[in-house]
Amino acid sequence: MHPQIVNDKKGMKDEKTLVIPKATLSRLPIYYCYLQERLSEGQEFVSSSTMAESLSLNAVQVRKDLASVSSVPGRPKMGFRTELLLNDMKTYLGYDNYNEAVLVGVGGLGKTLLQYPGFKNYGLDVVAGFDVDPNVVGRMVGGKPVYGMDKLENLVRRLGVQLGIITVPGAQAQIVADLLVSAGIKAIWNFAPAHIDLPSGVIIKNENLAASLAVLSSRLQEED
Amino acid sequence: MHPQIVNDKKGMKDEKTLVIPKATLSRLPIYYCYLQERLSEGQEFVSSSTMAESLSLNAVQVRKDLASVSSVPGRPKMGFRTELLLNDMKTYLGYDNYNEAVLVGVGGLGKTLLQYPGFKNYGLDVVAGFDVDPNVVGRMVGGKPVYGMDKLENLVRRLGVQLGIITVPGAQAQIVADLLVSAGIKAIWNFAPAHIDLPSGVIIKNENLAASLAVLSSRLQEED
DNA sequence: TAGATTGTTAATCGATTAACAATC
DNA sequence: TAGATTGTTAATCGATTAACAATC
Repeated sequence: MHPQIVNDKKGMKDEKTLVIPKATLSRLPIYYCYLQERLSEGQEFVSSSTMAESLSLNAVQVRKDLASVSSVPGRPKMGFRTELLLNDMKTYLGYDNYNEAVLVGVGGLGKTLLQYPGFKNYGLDVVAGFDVDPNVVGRMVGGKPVYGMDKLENLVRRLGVQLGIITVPGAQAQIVADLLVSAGIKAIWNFAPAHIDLPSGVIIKNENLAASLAVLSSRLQEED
Repeated sequence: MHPQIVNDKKGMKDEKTLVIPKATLSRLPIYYCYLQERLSEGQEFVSSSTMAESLSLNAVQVRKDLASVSSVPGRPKMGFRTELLLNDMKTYLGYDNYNEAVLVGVGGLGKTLLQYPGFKNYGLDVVAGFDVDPNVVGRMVGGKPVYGMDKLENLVRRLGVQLGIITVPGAQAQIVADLLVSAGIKAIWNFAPAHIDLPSGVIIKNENLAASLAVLSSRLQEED
């Protein structure tokens, strides 16, 4: 056995893109939003310390987060160029290359998400909704067409859509997920209150209001 | 200085309630949902191992989580009594003592949340909505009255409502939060894409779709 | 009894925070 | 230069996972 040449510098790069911790990644949108506001106020530079202060975050945490995404080091005494930083974040957040998605379940929440104009700022383009209810099938919601379930496989495959959003009742979530996967979907954003089993290779992100609420109300009880 | 009598057993109790890790707490609703299904199928006992398997979770993690909420230890070879476990979780999740809430911002998402019937299963009772739009003020949404903002302070104070749900555009979030706090709200569930500054003592939970999406789509990019 | 399942103790991992040296 | 702000290294903390003994 040859001694292997090991490449284990920390923050190790994989070609070009260094790996960003999940926790950092989930804070980036918060920074992004903050920076946009500063930019629109005409602030050319932003320091990690004032940003931490305004967002009620730990200063070291913010500095580390910024260091891991910024292509240009921050300047002592100045901070970071607002615009440049925004651009760097855009890349890591994937806000510049569009992801197409389909949404299944055009009920209350589904309708809201279809109508939500903000997704395009996040690089997400929901191209169509699907449902079984004849009252919504064939209509437009938020400018997006709503089709019957029979159209799903074909459309997803033809457009090569990668992301599926599930907003159906819990009982139907698994069936819908299977359908999406067999149509070639690579990732699922699940708003249904149900566990979904998926073949390895398909990514899932569960959105769980009940869980958030649980943490919140438990903290509320502790106060007494 | 006297040597102090130290009470630092792990999982240390604070009177009666042992402290449950946040991570555990956020998984409880998932277990709860799973257990409800098992109970409705008539399964008297549930083992942590089969549960872990079905939910694609680590078995030790589930065992630990259950151990920290169950009032009765699980029986080797049998598992836990489904019904008993559900009851124990109910307590920790606060699903049995109702929390009243008001919701501010009866737009798309606000309407959806007002109409959502599931909250009552989570011990949450949204008693009213508030908005500035004369088209919704005075109407009922999901069986809940919608009032103008001028009614907010009085109603919150009179009913002693503890929780405020914010579903207004980002730009108004801080103003609304201040209003809620000055009316006596103790906790805020924020769906607006904005950072909110609060006096210490008031709890906040930010619901951040953009953050979830960021994590998801970054994992999706990695695949290539 | 043997085996499944439990609870617990120890090892690992990732994220946060503290301390500090570098620099514009 | 002095001071604010940076980046980095080390310490701490919490959560996950692995190993194992206890028990129905």
